[in-house]
Amino acid sequence: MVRHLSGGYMPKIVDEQMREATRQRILREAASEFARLGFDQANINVIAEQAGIGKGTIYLYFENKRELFLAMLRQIAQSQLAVIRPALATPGTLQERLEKLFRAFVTLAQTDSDSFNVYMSALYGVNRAFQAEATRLLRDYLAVISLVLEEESSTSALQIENVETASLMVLSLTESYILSAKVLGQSEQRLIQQAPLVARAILQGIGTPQQ
Amino acid sequence: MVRHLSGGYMPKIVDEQMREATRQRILREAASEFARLGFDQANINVIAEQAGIGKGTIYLYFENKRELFLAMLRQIAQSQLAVIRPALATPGTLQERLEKLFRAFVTLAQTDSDSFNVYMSALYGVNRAFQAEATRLLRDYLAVISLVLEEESSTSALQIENVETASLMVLSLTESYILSAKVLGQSEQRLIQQAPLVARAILQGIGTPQQ
Amino acid sequence: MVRHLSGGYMPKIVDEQMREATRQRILREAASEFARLGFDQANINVIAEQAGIGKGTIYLYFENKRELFLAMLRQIAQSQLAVIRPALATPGTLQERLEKLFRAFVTLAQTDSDSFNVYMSALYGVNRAFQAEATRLLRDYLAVISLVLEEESSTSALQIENVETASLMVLSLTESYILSAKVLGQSEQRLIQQAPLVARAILQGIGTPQQ
Amino acid sequence: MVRHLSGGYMPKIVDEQMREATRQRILREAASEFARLGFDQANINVIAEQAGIGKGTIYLYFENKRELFLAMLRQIAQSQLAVIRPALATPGTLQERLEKLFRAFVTLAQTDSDSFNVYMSALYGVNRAFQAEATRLLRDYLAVISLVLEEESSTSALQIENVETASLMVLSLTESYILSAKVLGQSEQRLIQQAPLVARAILQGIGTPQQ
DNA sequence: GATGAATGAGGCTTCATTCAT
DNA sequence: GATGAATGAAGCCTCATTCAT
Repeated sequence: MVRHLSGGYMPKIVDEQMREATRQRILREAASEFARLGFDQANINVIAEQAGIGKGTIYLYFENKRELFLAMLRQIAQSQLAVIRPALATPGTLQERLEKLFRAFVTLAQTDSDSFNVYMSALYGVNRAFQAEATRLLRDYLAVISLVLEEESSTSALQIENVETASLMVLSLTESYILSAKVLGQSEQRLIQQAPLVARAILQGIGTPQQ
Repeated sequence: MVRHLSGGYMPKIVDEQMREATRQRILREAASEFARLGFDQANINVIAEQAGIGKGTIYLYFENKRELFLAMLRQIAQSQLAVIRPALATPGTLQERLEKLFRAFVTLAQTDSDSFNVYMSALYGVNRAFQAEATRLLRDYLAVISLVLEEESSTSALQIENVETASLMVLSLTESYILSAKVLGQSEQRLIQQAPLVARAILQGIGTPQQ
Repeated sequence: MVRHLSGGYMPKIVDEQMREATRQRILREAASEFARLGFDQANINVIAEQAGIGKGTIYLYFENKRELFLAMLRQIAQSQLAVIRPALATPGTLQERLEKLFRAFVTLAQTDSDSFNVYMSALYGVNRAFQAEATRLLRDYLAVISLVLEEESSTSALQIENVETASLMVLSLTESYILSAKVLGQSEQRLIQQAPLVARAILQGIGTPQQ
Repeated sequence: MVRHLSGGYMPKIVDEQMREATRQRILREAASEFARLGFDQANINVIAEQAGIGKGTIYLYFENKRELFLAMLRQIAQSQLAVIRPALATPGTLQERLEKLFRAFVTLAQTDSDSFNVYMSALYGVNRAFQAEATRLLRDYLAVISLVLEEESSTSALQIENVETASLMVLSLTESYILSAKVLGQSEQRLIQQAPLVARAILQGIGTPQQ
């Protein structure tokens, strides 16, 4: 038996890394299952198997199925925001930034399709059990967009009457357009090409009436 | 199935009416339950009770829970289309018609909130078991809108590059805007007031760049 | 298909009888299982099987395992009281009546051994979840005995200082003596023979000190 | 197992003491948990925590939950006997000794309430898994009492027909009276006051009829 | 020896569905 | 046709036990 000089404390960091890795694996598989079947049909057992751990182990990482779902939801929001923020923070005209936002979402919907679906489902699905949390996350998204619009509104000629409403329009059109297109089976490539079109629609939509 | 027009047993027509009435009652209560709890959490037993019939009776009208859900979905689509079509068919400018469409959806979301929620959930929810059917219904909606846009495109000055894309934009912005507003707790009144704004956004978005 | 003249109401009585019979069968098998293994180790599944019904059927009769246990407990108390009351109501000296009480308990412990064990266990076991209910039942027993002692105390020469204490002594000695004897494997016959001895012990114990 | 009396590694005796101390700590906490929740609901993990050791460590001291329970039971019996023996060995009349026995049990039930409850539960509870061991312990108690009664029977005027029966009566009345009183919420003080009454009841009960 | 993360058997309960009446 | 009692598959979760460190 090997004894490390630093006693029982040394493996702490390794353990912590292991633990975090397992946690991430669970969250990833959970997203996959929840995206495939929805909260109720998703099977904890299957998630555990997919994650390569025992059934009971999940409960060492998450209190119960519901908490696992919420944790997954928060993580999705976090990682999506991590993509959205830089997209909007890019220098350039608002049109360009909205295009970039749109493309960022398209990419998210493509590369992390499970997450995208789960998030949309939590937000627009009927399972009220998660609507409170989903709404909270929605507000986070809106806050990021609002920030850009306010900045734009104060520095450029664009007049935005109601930033909150405008932000909601930006987000809802962007997301729902992508979602609908996905449902209809449109390719990512085609979606990307529509970025300028959609961005312009949004831009013109949120501005003050010209006449 | 043979129908004796002058059968001496019982007036078939009354039976048929009764049967249809019961079917409708089941569908209505199903929408209420499914909207409240989602497909999985909804309870067949409760639906039967609400509809004032026995638990087993539902199975005389629908093969199983899934088929009941799908039938309900189709009926919702049908009754929503019955509201959308006239809204779009109204004479007037496209802007006016889109405003009307938007208001029609707001009203639907308000007066038949259950149906609206269930439909949105089926469309954007993750339960892939119903996505095929939801997609089919989505195409029906788009077809109605496309018809108007094509007609407009040929008779007015408005140039629409891609009717399918434009239709999708019309529908997705309209619906998702309402849905997001609902999630954020905005009142119906406020939504109605935003009709011109949203309609203009859509209109400008789908048209060819003016300059 | 047979149609009864009195419509759907006729089978009511038969159904009610059937239902009650099933309920009793469940309670009997529950007593057997609970007596054999205790509340926690007892298996609802096994009880259902023993009762010749499906696993889920138990839940049509009892809300959950705990309620089944409590219902069983109450029924045991009821049927034990039905034996105890006449034993104590018998005319004769108090000594004779206490002997009869003792013999009645011996018989109960013999013929309905499961019930006797379960009741004792609920009363003296550590499972606090049922102690409140068990205590309530204990009070019922004591009330029956107290009645006799009070009557005796007023009509005979026997002076009983504290009826409640005396009743508790009557019950606890009777029951615990039988229980201990059972644990030690003594025969019913031998126990019955000890009736006069135990009765006398009780009688002399509860009377006022002679000197 | 070889013990090096002069081993240079570590003072074995200290180790042995540590080990025994830990064992005792586990047994004490086990009694607390088992008394609080019963065998099945008691949680090994909680016992370990309370004892200030790791979950797995318990298994270095006891083979499994069942063996831990039995070891605890034996220890309780041992320490109770250590109280009972001197109470009965006290010089004085049998009445006085029985009073002392009663008071000793009352004190046990008060100061070591957990142990008392667990022991009673094992004895009178339904979990047959432990009845064999509980019975063995019961016999130990009876042996101690029998010894006194036999001695008394041969040296004094008291005639005891059947020592075994009498012993059982002594023990069962003493214990069950206390237990019932506890269930009914009577105070320790009141119980102590009843010592002479109970002792006399026992004494008169086990002796041959005087007249 | 001590630890606690990991395991998976086991059990209560729900509820869609069946079917005798 | 209508009913609802009965069914049993299915799934979340707990917790005693193991074992690598």
